[in-house]
Amino acid sequence: MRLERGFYARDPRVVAPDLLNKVLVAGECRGRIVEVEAYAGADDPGSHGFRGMTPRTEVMFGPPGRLYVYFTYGMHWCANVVCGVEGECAAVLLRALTPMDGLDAMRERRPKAHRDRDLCSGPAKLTAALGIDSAANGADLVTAGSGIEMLDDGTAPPAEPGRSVRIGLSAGADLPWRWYVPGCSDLSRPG
DNA sequence: ACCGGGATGTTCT
DNA sequence: GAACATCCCGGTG
Repeated sequence: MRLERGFYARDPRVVAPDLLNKVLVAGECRGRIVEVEAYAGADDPGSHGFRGMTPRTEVMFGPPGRLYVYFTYGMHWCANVVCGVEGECAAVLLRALTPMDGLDAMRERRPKAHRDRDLCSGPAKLTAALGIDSAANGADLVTAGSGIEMLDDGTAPPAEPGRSVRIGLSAGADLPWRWYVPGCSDLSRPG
């Protein structure tokens, strides 16, 4: 079943581990979430919203359950799920998926991925594989009008998720706000 | 396996 | 003008 608004309306550091093993759907493609990071606005120098709202980060401050998609390094898109309550800046970055359905479409969009485990094993890889870009910024996962949604297929999050510092940051690099499915072979780096 | 560098352009100082 | 929540390729061991 599709996740409801209330699922997202919590602290991103609570939502993040709870998102592990949920299913992201975008069009014909599906993937199981195996790696995430939390970004908590005012408390978090690593967050895009740390210095207040800008045109880019407006969606992060809005209602929970929407997608915040941003462009980085001149060529990549990354997707977050907005959390907390409206007016707060909080989100969870989706960092890796295990491909489930639509693998042919993913392989077409990621011709450089040699193995299926490389299709979605990174934040910009998974957006490319699923065809997520600026058109999906602000998409509501709860009403799913854009064709993007989040499902609970009955698979519980890991009882003891792996945890580490976040990847690729300079500010806020010491905060242990990355969670992953231990032992999973589809992570952005070995757990 | 590990490491170094290039691609590419938006955002904010 | 610098930084950037990245990825890929080619070098070396």
